[in-house]
Amino acid sequence: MLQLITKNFSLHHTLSCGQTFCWKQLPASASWQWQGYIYDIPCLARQVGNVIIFEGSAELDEALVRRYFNLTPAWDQILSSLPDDSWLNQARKEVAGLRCVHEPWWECTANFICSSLKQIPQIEQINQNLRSRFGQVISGTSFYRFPSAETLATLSEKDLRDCKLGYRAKHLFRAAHQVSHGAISWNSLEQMPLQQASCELQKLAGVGEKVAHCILLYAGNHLDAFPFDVWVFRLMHELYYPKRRVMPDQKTMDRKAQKLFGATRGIAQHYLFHWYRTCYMKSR
DNA sequence: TGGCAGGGGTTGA
DNA sequence: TCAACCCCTGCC
Repeated sequence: MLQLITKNFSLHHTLSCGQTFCWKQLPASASWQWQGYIYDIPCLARQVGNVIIFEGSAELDEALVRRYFNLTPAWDQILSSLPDDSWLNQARKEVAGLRCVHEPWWECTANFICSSLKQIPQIEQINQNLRSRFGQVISGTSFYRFPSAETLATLSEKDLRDCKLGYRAKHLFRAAHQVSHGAISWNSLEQMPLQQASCELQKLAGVGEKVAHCILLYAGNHLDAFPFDVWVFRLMHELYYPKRRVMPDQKTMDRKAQKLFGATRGIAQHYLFHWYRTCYMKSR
């Protein structure tokens, strides 16, 4: 059993906001709140006040948990110096404790390739299907690792379709081939400027600009990545261009986001996105 | 119970 | 620029 004292952290907001797809919320009657994986180590988790508690194998130590949930002094510093914007301030108050996680590159890439026109529960189902059908069993447990690109590249497109990927099977299959043949150097992506890293990722099948920015934000520590999906278009239009009847184009909104939120606009997007969907829309 | 619309995007013409 | 791509969910 591993216990951590945290500040400004909500397990619930962080795991339910649609950035990671390998966690399952357990029923209220259960003694644990969440079941999932931290870097392919299966674990159970719950939060009581500012204490988070994990049950997992001996490999699961505090350093891994802090890395996965970005529970570091550097992140505390970033969070306390986000720009002073009234909507962002409201979001930070109402979904307090939300954090970006730090996902493994390949799993994050595969998840977001599967995410197009899919809702969060469906992406979670796909993640689970890929693990249980093609992942290595984790010894001593009934859980499975996320299958590597090399493993997925040995399968057929039909195998992937059977995991409920639909037309995305072709994209994931091709991307797995590309990655297993060294098309992407993951480590160098973190050092590249955002635009260059995004272009690099878009060489993979099924990865467009939106998916590339998600991968860079949730796996690559690019806090300036700003994924534009339909929800971000909606919230930017409604909150920041309330008088415009016609939605501004992406370039205009991207410039606005840069001006408002600067180099940490990815975190601002992360808060606004989750808050807009779970609080703002429901209160109207 | 069944039909229908719509959903967190990318591709290829 | 736009149709096509799968399939699940919610709604009627």
